[in-house]
Amino acid sequence: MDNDLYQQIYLLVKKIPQGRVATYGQIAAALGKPQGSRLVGWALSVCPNDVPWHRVINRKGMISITNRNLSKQEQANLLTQEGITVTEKAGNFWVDLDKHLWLGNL
DNA sequence: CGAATGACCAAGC
DNA sequence: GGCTTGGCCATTC
Repeated sequence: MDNDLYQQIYLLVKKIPQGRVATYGQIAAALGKPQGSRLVGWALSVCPNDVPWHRVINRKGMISITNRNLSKQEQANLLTQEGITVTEKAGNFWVDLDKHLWLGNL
């Protein structure tokens, strides 16, 4: 696959500084697809290993991953290592967007 | 091409 | 941030 769409998504995700997180909708908007948030999630589902996909979460700061190889626990662990506050609740992991949401792209 | 799918989002209850 | 409904977009069958 050599679509520019992937490249842009990956480049943008790689651009997220450590200790920060971004939302799917935010990235989608940055790509010129304010409504294409689902594509971002799809793109990350096939993202290469050099992409910090764990810094990308949904609008509520909740990790709604359903990946077979990785897991919410894995992502929460990575985020915690970067100094991000992750809270576990009812088997789901949440990130404090007010403190860690990346605004450098706006 | 049409229908189904998915790591979403906003609005309504 | 708890569940449902409708709408988005690209990819896949």
